[in-house]
Amino acid sequence: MIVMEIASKRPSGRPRSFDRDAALETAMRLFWKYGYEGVSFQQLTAALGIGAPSLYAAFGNKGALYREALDRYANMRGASDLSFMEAACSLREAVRLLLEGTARGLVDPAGEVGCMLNTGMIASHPDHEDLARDLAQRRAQFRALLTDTLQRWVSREHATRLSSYVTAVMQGMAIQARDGFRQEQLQVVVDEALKAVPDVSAPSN
Amino acid sequence: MIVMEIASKRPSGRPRSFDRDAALETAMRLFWKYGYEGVSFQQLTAALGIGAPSLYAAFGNKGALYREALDRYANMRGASDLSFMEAACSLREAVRLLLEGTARGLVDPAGEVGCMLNTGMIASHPDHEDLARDLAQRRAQFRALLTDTLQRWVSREHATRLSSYVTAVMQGMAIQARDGFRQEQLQVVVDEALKAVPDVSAPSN
DNA sequence: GTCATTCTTAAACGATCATTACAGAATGGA
DNA sequence: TCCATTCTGTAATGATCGTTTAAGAATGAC
Repeated sequence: MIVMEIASKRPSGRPRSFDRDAALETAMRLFWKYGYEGVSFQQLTAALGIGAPSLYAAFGNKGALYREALDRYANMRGASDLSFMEAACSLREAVRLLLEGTARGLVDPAGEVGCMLNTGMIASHPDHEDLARDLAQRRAQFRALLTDTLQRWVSREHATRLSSYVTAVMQGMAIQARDGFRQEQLQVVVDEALKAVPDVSAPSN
Repeated sequence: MIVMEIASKRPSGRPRSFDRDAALETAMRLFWKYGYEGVSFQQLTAALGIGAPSLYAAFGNKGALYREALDRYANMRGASDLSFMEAACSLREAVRLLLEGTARGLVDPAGEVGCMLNTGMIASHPDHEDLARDLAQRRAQFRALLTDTLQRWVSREHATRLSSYVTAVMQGMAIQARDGFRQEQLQVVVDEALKAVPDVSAPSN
């Protein structure tokens, strides 16, 4: 019984010929680089070397594939885990960890330049309004998570103000990365931005 | 002779049936709201109530129309004139003028929400790479103008760092406006961001 | 009035969009 | 071995993309 659940039962049909996870990775990078409206389904199937029905069978449709690509991106970036910030000995150092990690990720040669979450679907066709709302919601969710995290150092009200500010800086850096900023230039932005963050120490607990 | 040049000679053919300037305004607002890839030529001609050949005759093609819309937008926003900042009695007040004006413009009900320049063509189809480069160049140009302006208060090096930072904040606010931030929430970002700007006074000249 | 010019409308262009029918191939279970 | 199931390749779907062709209508110049 237990073993069967782990094996997750092969459903007895022709096995798929491609690696679903690798396909999702490829799709993620294409959407990341060119945006949702900048990648066609034909480009995706061509890049993956498979037929359209195979991709539809595996992911549903273009929008669902994009959402899965977003999930994968957010997971890769650790967008829903800011626990690393708690290691910092002050508020400013915590924000520094966040912003410097952001700057590093935005130009990491292992991936595409920029941020799929922060600059995705800012202005798009009304037919894709649901996706645009999804993106906006994910950005709001990250901001809420940052607010919670910052409450280790400051009040809820102050944390709310700070998270709005810090996410704005992150989003601006994401655009600048797309505009060709190198990491040193992004680091300049980080250094200036940190001057606005009070250097309060962590509580003793 | 002088009068003739002012009258700019009607070229003796069937006069165009629509107001070119009003058409450009409409196109600007559509591109502003939905992005370049989010607006089709058919939507444009439908919104203007004219045929495709008329729009092509007046503007060339979709890309050229977008560029003219960009020019119009930049001109409306006063993107190439930061002389109003010189009225400020300190660096921080100058940046405050800029950022508060930005926040106001981003949610001005007289126009669409957000900023066509700061969030335009961040990730797009490779076929539109030339337009994307144009946008990136315009953003760089604005940053250079801001650098020049800030040199009234600080050194060239400091002004360069500050302009990178301030433009990042502006771009982040543009995204947040699209995400539904109201002006008070954008003002929070402005207030926090200004804490990073030293409050040096203007020189005596 | 005639002509050249420039716009108009209507219709079409080939290409590509996201998506799907359809028939065949590959699997597990009987 | 036969079947149900699930994926595959091929090819098509109708719609829409940006752009243009072609014929007619409205102007100024003569």
